[in-house]
Amino acid sequence: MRAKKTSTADLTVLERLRSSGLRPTRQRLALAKLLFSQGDRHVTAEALFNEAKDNRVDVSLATVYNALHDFTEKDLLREISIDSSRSYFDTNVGDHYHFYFETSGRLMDIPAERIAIANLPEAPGGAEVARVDVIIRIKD
Amino acid sequence: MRAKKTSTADLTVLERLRSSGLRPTRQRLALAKLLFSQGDRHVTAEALFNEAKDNRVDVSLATVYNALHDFTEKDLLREISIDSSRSYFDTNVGDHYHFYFETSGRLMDIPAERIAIANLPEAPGGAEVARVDVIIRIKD
DNA sequence: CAAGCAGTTTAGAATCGATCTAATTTAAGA
DNA sequence: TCTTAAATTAGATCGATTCTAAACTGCTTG
Repeated sequence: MRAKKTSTADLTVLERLRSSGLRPTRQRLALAKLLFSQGDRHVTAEALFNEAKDNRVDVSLATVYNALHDFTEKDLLREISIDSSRSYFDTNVGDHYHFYFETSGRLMDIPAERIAIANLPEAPGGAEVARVDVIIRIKD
Repeated sequence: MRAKKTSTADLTVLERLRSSGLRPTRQRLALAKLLFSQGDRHVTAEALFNEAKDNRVDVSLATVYNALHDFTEKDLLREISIDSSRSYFDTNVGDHYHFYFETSGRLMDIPAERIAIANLPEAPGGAEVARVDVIIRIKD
């Protein structure tokens, strides 16, 4: 294979992987680049797999699942479950909520500041809150 | 088969089905009775199927799925998606939210009054809000 | 109250997203 | 360069759900 110059975008992504303790393999680098070089995104595993194919990134479906889970574990992604057959990975890992458009299946971020949640009951038994998910489902 | 007296509970359930426009078949009546005669419940299809078996209610798994979906469509149940492999049906169809206990997989209702959601942003394009789901995930 | 029929149930096959397996390849340190 | 643990892969498998097409049953009508 021909050597390829490392671009700036590659570097950023490479640093992100390294500082998360993930070995920057060819596949992870390529997938991370697709995920993190176009602003906030919501992708399914299947969609990312197809996007990779379209971009001549040769990865197996298993690797896409592995990478998505590895990234999620390292807080590079956040997983959003919409229904039993639809799971998205969100590149925005900050505090925020979602609109879900039922007919198009599209997801849209709602900044945390736009929703005020008050009186949040304490977890029974004083257990720790892992996360608060808010999904506003839109009939469209 | 021996004729059986129709109990009060059966009657209530029968009325519920009828007024929803669902034909009160033997299977639907039995499942509805299991679902609606013991307070608020959160069940999976599989769990209800097993519960039916334990109670000598002879129904197929397909029928359990059909009934759960029919009931959900008629607003007798509400479906809660926890993750891609876990979906619950909630007999409480009023306005409320949920605690989800990650290790036990248990779901607990939070009355709507216990959470104040302010500044709820309007749906883009003025579309109608179908529902607001709030799931507080507990690390336990 | 018999007949007809649309709606319902059923077993088992099929589907679908996701995960696993075991063999192969690769990144990275010695 | 060598070694090794980590990562990738194709394809098998899994588990939840849906589908299929045949049998059955509540309900209305004649």
